[in-house]
Amino acid sequence: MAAEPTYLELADGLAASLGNAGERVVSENELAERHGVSRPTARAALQELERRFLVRRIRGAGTFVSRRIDYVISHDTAPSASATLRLAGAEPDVELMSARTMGAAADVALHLDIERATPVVHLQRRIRIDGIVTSWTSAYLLACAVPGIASQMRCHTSLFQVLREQYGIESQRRWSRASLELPTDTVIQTLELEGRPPTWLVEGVNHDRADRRRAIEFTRSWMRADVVNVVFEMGHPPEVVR
Amino acid sequence: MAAEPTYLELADGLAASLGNAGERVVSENELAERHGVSRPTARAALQELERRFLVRRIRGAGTFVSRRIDYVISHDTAPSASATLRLAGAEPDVELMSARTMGAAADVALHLDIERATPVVHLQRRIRIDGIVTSWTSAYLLACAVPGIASQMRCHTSLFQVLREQYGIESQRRWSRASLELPTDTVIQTLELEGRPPTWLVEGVNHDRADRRRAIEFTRSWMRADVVNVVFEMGHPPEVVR
DNA sequence: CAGTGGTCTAGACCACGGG
DNA sequence: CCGTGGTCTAGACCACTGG
Repeated sequence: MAAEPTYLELADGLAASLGNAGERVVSENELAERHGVSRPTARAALQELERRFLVRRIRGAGTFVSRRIDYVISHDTAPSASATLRLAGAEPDVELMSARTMGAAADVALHLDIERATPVVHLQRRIRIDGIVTSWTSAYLLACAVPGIASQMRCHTSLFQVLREQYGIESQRRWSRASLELPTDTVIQTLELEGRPPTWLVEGVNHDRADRRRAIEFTRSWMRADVVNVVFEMGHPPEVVR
Repeated sequence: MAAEPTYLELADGLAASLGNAGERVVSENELAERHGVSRPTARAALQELERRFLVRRIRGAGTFVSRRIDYVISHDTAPSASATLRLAGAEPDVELMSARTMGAAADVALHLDIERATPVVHLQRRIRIDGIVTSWTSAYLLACAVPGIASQMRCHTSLFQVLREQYGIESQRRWSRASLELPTDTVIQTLELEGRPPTWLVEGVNHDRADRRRAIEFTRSWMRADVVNVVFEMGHPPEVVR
């Protein structure tokens, strides 16, 4: 016999009977009572489900089925966070945190292949999904290529769309990198994280489809791993069966 | 005041004073005694470090500082697990689990762009790092391109190397995909996982550099997220400062 | 064998959310 | 206000590792 621990038995049982996203899951007390175990054991089962990204727990409210969103990064998908999230069926809520022009720092200059201190526009945005802060993005754009973009961003949400419609720039991925990292204190504050859970770090450089030699934009995003599953795809996928 | 929970204070304190990989960390009892807290609280602190992939805990032995290996997937890195791991400073220990010829199933046929039931060689391998089963890979190779490879693999460890040295095939990534998924029961058994922790799923199709039209190999790997950090890179990285 | 981490109990108080 | 999950205590037994 496997003789699995009680809390894992409970977790597996619950996992198999989870409802649709957003639905409520039994409380710790109810689970404990129903199965004749102590509250810590029932609690361990629910925490196990949270570690598996299957539920979200909110103090004072309860435990709820969560949906984890596939955030697909590939050559074929547009370099637009809101579009990528919408593609996965989510309703992203974009908040512009700051927009200002500054001289490029060393890392930004390196990625954009420009001299240090070249003017760049720094946009900071946060995206909420179902009220949860899901991503925090710093975008650095070549200032000379996007004059007045700061004011544009104040009345639009999608940077990708503004670039296309206001500046005629068809943004396209030149380079991109994703990994699961330990968040810094700033990230923890901005994403309103508890503890210090491994978090996606996604960086990328984009250029205009019409002028591939010049990099236009460098972005650095942190994304909650419990809300989003980053799926990274490289090269051309096999033909899907039709 | 932040009024952080005791166990997080303890975790942060320990995290800041961790030694080199492999070194021992204080035991639960010692931590509890030293800080005048209960064992469950001390335990929670150590478990928090485990969730951050900073330590590994072994029943009966203790808690040890772990190093997490960057597994870099990019166009520039060779499609070889052992080479990728060695590049990161690890010493992979490859075990050939099975090698047999079979007819291609639907998914394999799709990825290799061949008819179903076309003969393919199925290689199953496991890689251990520091004694821990880190990855489990199923590789499907076009049988006609690699005659007798099963016996070759019994005396060599690197498939990439065998393809190059025995068959003159310079394996190169055509398509690749990585994400963090919930492991199936089979994966849990094979990787000797406890619980059902999110695990890397990496799939890829490779071809010969000399004949890019024909796919040679389809691989599907599961890798422990606590041992390996998959870093996925697409396109050409910016020039490194020299 | 002693010490480790893994599991479990039966309580307690708290901060928070919603009715 | 009550119920929720978050934290914490003080015990207990077990399986396992190592000397």
